[in-house]
Amino acid sequence: MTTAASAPAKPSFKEQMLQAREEAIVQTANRLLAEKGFESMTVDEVAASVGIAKASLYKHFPSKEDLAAAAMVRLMQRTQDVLASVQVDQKPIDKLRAVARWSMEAQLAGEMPSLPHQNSSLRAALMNNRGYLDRLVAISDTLGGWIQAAQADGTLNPKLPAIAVLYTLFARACDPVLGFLKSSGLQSDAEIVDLVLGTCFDGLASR
Amino acid sequence: MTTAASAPAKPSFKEQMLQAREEAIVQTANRLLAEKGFESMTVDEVAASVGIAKASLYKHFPSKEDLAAAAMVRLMQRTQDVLASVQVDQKPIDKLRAVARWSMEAQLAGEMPSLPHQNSSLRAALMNNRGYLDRLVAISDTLGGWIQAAQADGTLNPKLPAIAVLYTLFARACDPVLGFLKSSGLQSDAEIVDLVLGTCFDGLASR
DNA sequence: GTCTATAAATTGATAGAC
DNA sequence: GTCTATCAATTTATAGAC
Repeated sequence: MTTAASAPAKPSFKEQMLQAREEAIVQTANRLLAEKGFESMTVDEVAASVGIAKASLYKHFPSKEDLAAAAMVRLMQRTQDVLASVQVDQKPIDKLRAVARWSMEAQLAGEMPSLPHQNSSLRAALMNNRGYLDRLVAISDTLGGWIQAAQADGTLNPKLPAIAVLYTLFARACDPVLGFLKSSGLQSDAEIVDLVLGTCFDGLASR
Repeated sequence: MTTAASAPAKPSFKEQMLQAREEAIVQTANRLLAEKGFESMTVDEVAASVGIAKASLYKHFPSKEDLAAAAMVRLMQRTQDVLASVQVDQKPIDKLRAVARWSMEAQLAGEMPSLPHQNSSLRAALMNNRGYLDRLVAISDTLGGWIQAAQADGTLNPKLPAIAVLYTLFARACDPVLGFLKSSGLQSDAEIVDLVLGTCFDGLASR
């Protein structure tokens, strides 16, 4: 704040560099979280993958939990962006399908961290992270509205509690079936997504 | 082998005690694996929960991976027992439903370890464990037969690759949706199982 | 086989120079 | 802010007495 007073509109070159480095760190953390989970991911590994020293990383994030939480917040932001970009004129169930499809594509691309275990230290950190919780609530509200609308127009099973549908969509974003099928090598990524998306909405049984 | 020659039919009292202790260790490991996953489970914790010293545990199992693998083998055995006890006169799809139901009830009871991550040291140990692999193949064969029969009689969607159905059933055994719904406290265990089993076979969309 | 005590390795986090 | 070097705590695994 030593130069112009109207700082927030135009970040300095140094600030841009700082933010770009943080984005690189968080992106790497996100990838490793998706690849091996929070417990198996080491801070040394993140730092080495980014190409900086571990102590430098700790100047940006005070703990491993905070680093992982930043990656999860970034994921929530991206999810909100996806929700905002969904075609408004679609049927509600197709909006839900579109979001589920995106999440599955993201998982196949190695960008979808799996859900933290119930008593993980990461989960505790997330439950104390306002930025994460607010975004999670906002996402749940948007999806909840679509779910209710889809049940009202009869396309989504009205007998299911809306919260069960919501949780199912979250869970399918990290469905291990996608990785299993990919490693079997029998289908293309697009076919895998279609398969899992189909079984999610239409079930295993014949229609 | 110092007493009678026909040893295998009648284990001595000491051998029974030994096997009972090992069963207690493996059962505890199974519970902790389900509760916190392989990485977060510590050998100290298993030993303390069983009520023995850690060094004693290492007399039974040479490593943490071997201990966890023993728990997974035990799970495969229990699964084979369930497969063998399924009513033979049921329709194939109802056999599949029965197995899926059992796995979900086991998960709600805290007895179902989640699948190890792709590059986990546990996964590597399992892939080198003949007892585990053989049972996994046998289970897959049995389920695969039922899947093909259910597709042949038209009750299971014939357009789905059988391997996709098989992987889906494995994945639903550790579906995090069950735990989410349980912690929400809105449904009973039986209702949760019915819900998730229903969405698995019938999908989220209306029929 | 079970125990206490300890080794050996990993890893989250920090000190301090530049 | 970034680095090298190191600390401190955890955790897997083992030594050795009984």
